Amino acid sequence: MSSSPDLPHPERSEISLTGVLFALSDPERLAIARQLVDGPLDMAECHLSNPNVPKSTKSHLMKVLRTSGVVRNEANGRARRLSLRREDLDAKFPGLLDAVLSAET
Amino acid sequence: MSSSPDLPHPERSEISLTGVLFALSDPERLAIARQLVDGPLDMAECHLSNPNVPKSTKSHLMKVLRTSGVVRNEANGRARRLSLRREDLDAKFPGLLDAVLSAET
DNA sequence: TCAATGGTTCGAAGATTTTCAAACCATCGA
DNA sequence: TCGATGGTTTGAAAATCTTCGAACCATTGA
Repeated sequence: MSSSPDLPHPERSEISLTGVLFALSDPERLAIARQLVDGPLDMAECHLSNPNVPKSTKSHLMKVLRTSGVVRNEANGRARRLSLRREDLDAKFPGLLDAVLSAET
Repeated sequence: MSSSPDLPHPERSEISLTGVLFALSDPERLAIARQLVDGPLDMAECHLSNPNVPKSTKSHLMKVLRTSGVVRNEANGRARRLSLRREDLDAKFPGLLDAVLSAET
């Protein structure tokens, strides 16, 4: 049965604008968020620009995205399914996610 | 004549998305940006939530906003005129500024 | 049942940010 | 010309973030 640890996620009401902006202000984290626009991905399918970074670092990047409310991280077998919290973010900060993710870097 | 030191500003082409997001990811800096939506303000008219912070700290907050390209800081007599770089930001990152500044905190 | 897989967590070291006092600088008014 | 005003810069200390190895944990396949 399931599952790997259930990680804490902020409620929608707990998501702060500055927290979201901070999470997305790192190029690597922004790139991760962008990989999720077309739907959820298992963590292993989420690639960093530097493929050599250790898994603990990658996990930490995910933690910042999760605890800020940008990404949901759910157990999926022994993998982790990552998804953008688009509904929550669109509801709280209309237009923000679209603007950030569609902006040219 | 003029004027107080001419501070460096990034060209529009040098403004990075992550830099802008970072600058706005601090509550105090975000609050400053929001005070500029209705037009330029002299620095003395820009109030921090904590009115006791020393001027050097305030100056540093302004520097982060300036060097990231969010705000323009021009000499104005012995004051400093602050303005949002709305044209540049709207051109580079359509919808971003509106989304950030109109979001509820 | 055991080993490999795909992750998280912990702790420490390093890097970056933040904060502040002090020194400095140019402008304005008297 | 001089003092007050409105700011910037510098340097150092404190706080926060990032990175990474090591230990850990649950799931899957053999």
